[in-house]
Amino acid sequence: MTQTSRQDVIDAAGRLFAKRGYHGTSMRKLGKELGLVGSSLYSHVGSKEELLVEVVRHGAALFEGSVDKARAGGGDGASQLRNLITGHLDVVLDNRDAASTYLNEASVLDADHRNQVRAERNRYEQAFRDVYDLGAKDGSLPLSADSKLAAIFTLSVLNAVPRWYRPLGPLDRNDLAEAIFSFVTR
Amino acid sequence: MTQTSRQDVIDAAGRLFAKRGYHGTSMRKLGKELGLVGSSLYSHVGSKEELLVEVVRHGAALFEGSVDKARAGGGDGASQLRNLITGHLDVVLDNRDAASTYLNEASVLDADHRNQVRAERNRYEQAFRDVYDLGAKDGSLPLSADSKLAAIFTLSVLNAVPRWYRPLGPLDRNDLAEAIFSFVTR
DNA sequence: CCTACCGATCGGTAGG
DNA sequence: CCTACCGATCGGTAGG
Repeated sequence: MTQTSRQDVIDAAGRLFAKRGYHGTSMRKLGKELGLVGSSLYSHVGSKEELLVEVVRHGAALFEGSVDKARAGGGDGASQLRNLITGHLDVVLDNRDAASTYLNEASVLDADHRNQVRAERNRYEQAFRDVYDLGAKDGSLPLSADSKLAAIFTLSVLNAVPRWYRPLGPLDRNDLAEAIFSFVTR
Repeated sequence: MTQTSRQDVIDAAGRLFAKRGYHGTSMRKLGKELGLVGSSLYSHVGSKEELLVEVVRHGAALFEGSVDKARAGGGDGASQLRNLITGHLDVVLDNRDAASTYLNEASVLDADHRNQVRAERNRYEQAFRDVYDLGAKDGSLPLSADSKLAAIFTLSVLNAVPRWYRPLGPLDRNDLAEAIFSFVTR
């Protein structure tokens, strides 16, 4: 790499925030990750906090894009749920750092950005809930006692994936999606 | 409180580690939480790291106690799974701070303690897996395609509970246990 | 349990 | 993008 871009800095920040946490990452360590001295980062970014905002924003956008695509695809409740699940797995496995930072480090943000994340998560959860309701109505999914709980439990399973799943090994991404789908609908 | 005990310090550390994370908690803030100056904590504890070790050890012991009790209770697979679930919820809801620190901050530990936690978690997961296998054999649970995945997914749901569940509100602890049991076995 | 302090490290700025 | 630096804060110690 000949030059370092603002995006390079944000990506590296995502890597370290995901691995060590926001408070466990210093600007000097982040600089070292890029072959720079810490203070050089301030020509690309105004503050450490701004980096967290950018990484979290990126994570949020990825999840939002995924849910929009899944809902736009149409189909019955079961197939939309399947799309939500595979879309979520794609986000979480192709963008592990931004996704993990979004999921784990948002609590460090100031109240304003934290509330934005909370709202975004609620919309995301609502999409799962809507799809469970749709599937119950159209008969493609078993009726669950409470679609809100079904949504929370499904997201609990999905969000934990980066904590244990490693793409090598016997279980590939499609197997995993299928296993989750059948676990949450069976 | 007239005097501060070592246990008081560990408890307060659990509270702050759970809320702000290990790296987000300074010894001075921890002192303030107890009405002390930061340096006074060193008459109760050798280092900040030692506090994390103690909190995590406590969390691990609680989960271990819970699983031992559930397995000792006997019964068929379904009833042992029910006991594992209610036991886990009891730990996580009655000891939120130690449980959350155990679940979220163990990555900060040195390699040795981190490996201990990993081993303990594997044993814990294995207990869930064994119970799923037992239930499949004795007919009390539907056979799942893969008991290891069933264990991971169930623990994903359980471990996420402190992130969203608030004991006030319409859903009490028994409702929650029942909802989770039926979600993971239905 | 506090005061007084240590060296190290933190986020960030000035100036080039 | 680096050097040189700022005040603040960090984990921790000595001594009482």
